[in-house]
Amino acid sequence: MPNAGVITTVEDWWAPRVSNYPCPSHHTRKRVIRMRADAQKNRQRLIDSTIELILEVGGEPSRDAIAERAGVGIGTLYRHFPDQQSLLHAVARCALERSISAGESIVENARDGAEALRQYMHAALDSGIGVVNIVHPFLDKPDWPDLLSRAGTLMNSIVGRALEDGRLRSDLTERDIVFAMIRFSRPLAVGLPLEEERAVAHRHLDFYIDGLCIP
Amino acid sequence: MPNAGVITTVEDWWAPRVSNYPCPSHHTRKRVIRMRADAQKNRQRLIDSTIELILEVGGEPSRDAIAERAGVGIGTLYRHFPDQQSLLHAVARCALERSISAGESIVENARDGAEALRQYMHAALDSGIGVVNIVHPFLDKPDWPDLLSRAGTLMNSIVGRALEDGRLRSDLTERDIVFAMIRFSRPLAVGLPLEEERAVAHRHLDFYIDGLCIP
DNA sequence: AGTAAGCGGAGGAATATCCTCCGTTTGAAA
DNA sequence: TTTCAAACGGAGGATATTCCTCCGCTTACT
Repeated sequence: MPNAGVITTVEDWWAPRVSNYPCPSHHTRKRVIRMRADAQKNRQRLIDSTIELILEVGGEPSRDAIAERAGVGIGTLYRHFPDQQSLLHAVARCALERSISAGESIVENARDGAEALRQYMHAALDSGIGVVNIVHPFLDKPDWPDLLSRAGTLMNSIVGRALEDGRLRSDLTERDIVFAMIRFSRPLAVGLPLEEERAVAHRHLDFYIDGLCIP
Repeated sequence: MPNAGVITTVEDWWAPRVSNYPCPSHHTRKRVIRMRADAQKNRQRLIDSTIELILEVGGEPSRDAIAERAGVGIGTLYRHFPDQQSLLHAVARCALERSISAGESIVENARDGAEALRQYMHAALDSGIGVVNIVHPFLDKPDWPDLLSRAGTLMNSIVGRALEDGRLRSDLTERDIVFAMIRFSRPLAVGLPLEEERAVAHRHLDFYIDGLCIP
């Protein structure tokens, strides 16, 4: 979360306020404004809690559950995210942002393609990439030209490079990577403690990636 | 479903009836009795629909949804399964039974351990083994000594034999197999048509199993 | 043809979820 | 320190969902 807490557009700044409170005209051009510290913290907590719950339960959690997990009142949730869409958008962006950023720095540093692929998949798993998929059907017009193009080039470069190296089975597609990350993000619904669940996911993801390599 | 339709115990025979209808005393010893044909068919349909829905949605479906999918009235569901427990038990047993039977015949015929393991995992996936895990937390006292012991010996013989053959990585455990079958049973929540979803699951299961083999 | 087993599904009860409203608390500018 | 708008909490009514009984009708079997 680069630049956390500093809100740089009127839109972002205004979002948390109640919707019937008119945005005064002197805010129509960009300004750097800081939310109140507690508001910042609560906003991020709400996003993080939502991500956690989605990944734990494997579906959309109730608003009440989100607020409780975040340790804030239900009113606070509705102040920051007046409707479902705004919350889902924030949540998806956050997870996407995290995994893309992680991926970009991995691409720079990894020594070969297969290694980059492996590191990226584990990093994306930890970044909560799984929520994007779960949230997606409920998201209208997720137009994030910036993120989506970054994600596209990232996937291209990672998978492409790994295939070029010749270490991966040649029938592999990007779908196999994307779907796998989704699959390994999903809870087992087996009542494992969270830490163990994550450990198993990473272990099995490793097996899976081994299986992607040429025998 | 061996012996489908022939009910051999008073318990099973009596189950579908409304609960406040007293079981007459002349039924207290075992008899071979046949349910009415339509009742048989509906009962099995209800079980199958429940399995399908659980696997599609990844959680417990509502009673209404089950009845609708089965093409019967809600009253019929409650006649056959007066409470949640009886339905869940029947569903879990059915899926477990199917995969164990499939596994047993695979063990007999497969030529080597790794091959048996692979065939079994695919068969269990198709048998709906995934529901057992999802249903399990809601099941009190699932005491099926028969099934559980059969399942135990089956797993032992499959994994044991595969390990003996030396084709699998030596740190592999039964947990890795069981959890994998659960994982590949879960829906991707990506809105794929059902057939495609199943195809992807099998494809990725194959990758995973490749990853279990020694490089 | 007779009859009890079995069926359907309307609809009230119980539950879960949503989301507004308003009195209270608090961060931060002066 | 004071001041006050921003931010907070959470009770509680509105809505949506799910549960499950009840009873008149249908049908498989003898």
